Amino acid sequence: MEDGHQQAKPRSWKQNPEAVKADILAVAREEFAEHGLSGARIQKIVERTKSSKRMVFYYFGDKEGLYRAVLEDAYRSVRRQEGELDLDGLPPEEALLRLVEFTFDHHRANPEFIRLVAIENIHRGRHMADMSDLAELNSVAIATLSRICSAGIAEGVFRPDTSPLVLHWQISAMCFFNVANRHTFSENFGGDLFTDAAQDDLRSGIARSVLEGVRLRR
Amino acid sequence: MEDGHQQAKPRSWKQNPEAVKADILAVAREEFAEHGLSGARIQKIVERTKSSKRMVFYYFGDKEGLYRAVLEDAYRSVRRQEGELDLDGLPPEEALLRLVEFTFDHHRANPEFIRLVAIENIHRGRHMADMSDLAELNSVAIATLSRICSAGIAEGVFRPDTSPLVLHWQISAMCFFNVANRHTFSENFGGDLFTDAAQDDLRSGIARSVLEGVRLRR
DNA sequence: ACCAAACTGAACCATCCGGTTAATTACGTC
DNA sequence: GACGTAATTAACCGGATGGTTCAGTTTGGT
Repeated sequence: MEDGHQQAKPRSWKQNPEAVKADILAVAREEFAEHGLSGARIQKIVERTKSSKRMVFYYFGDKEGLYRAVLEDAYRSVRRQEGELDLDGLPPEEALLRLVEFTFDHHRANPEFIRLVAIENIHRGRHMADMSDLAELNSVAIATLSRICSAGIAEGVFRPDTSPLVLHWQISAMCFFNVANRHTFSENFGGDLFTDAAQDDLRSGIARSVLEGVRLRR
Repeated sequence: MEDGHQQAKPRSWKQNPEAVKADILAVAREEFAEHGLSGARIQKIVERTKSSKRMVFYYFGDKEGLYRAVLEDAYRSVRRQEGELDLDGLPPEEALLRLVEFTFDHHRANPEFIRLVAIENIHRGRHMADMSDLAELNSVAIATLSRICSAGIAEGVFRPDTSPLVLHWQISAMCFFNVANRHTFSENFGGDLFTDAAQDDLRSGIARSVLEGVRLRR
């Protein structure tokens, strides 16, 4: 016990900035999704990381920088998933049905992302201002719907004033609410709507409402 | 500068527990709605109050107690507003239309409440567990819709499997989303949908979708 | 061999925050 | 008007938190 000398801990490592950043980002995403911007603790994040607190500030500047990176990353990866959906060639009604089903399932499968978006809305979208390249990713979603609408209108099955943006809004609204508000809704009205069976019904219900809302009746 | 003696500051005041509580609650509601549970600062709340920090803990125990009181109070006052809507005697389709319009306008007019609910969902509804008497207030909302549904089904204008709870879910979803997610939605797709004119269209669109979703076609 | 960039680890700090202590004032009641 | 309790105030505290700095070591490319 005489030696205060710190032994030559090898502490060897590989240089891999991207992996370190990705590691931090992944853990931070969970923490922010769980506790929000102010509720998240940087300490808690680094504890679950192979990295250190020092590196967080080294790469992301400050807490908000990390949060912004998390948000941007989440948006990007989610939009990439969405982009993989291919509805071309389907009849418009069928395409719309599929889109609703996909969105519904997708949101259900990604509650973490939903929470991040909800949190960002609490912050009034303040941190999304400079995420420039999201615009193109978003336009893809609308473009798909635009094609569906045009086809539907041309075929005379959709109302001529059908708006892709409004359609997207309606679909998003219900699919988002289903995940984001399930807790208060359950607390208020019971959990009956959140069993697997009921969720299937809910999904068809959304599809029907959205579809019947734009259907042209002769 | 020789005297450390504190002069006899009169510091006179009136005893008025209810007013003090109400004062704190009102300010706290704004602060929590703005910054969330963890983001809210008790100090900031007290600064805008005629009261002191000590009183917050005196009356509400701790920060979470205050938050819970705020949430409960907000729910109660909002449900009271909703309860004033009277739709009895209207034909079912008309009643449903009115309910959608009312809910849409109501949510738009109460963004602070919407934010509180969104925040509580981030906390997974943890703080609503013991708000016992909300159940009855909620059941009122469903009861109204139940009557509308029964009438609609009886008259043969609604599908026989129409569920009041699902209807409420759909209406809530879109009206809630419209306020809660307007920031990220605007950031992603522009603010076109949030002008007064577009909001009117959106509102009719919701009404149409909801209505056509339950309408029985012969 | 050399150098910039990546990385480590621990100490440090100012600030802030929720919560508490202790004393003072108001007020109903007997 | 004395007394006890509830209401209210000012000052204070321990701990945690975001963020910084020091003092390096290791890696990998040239």
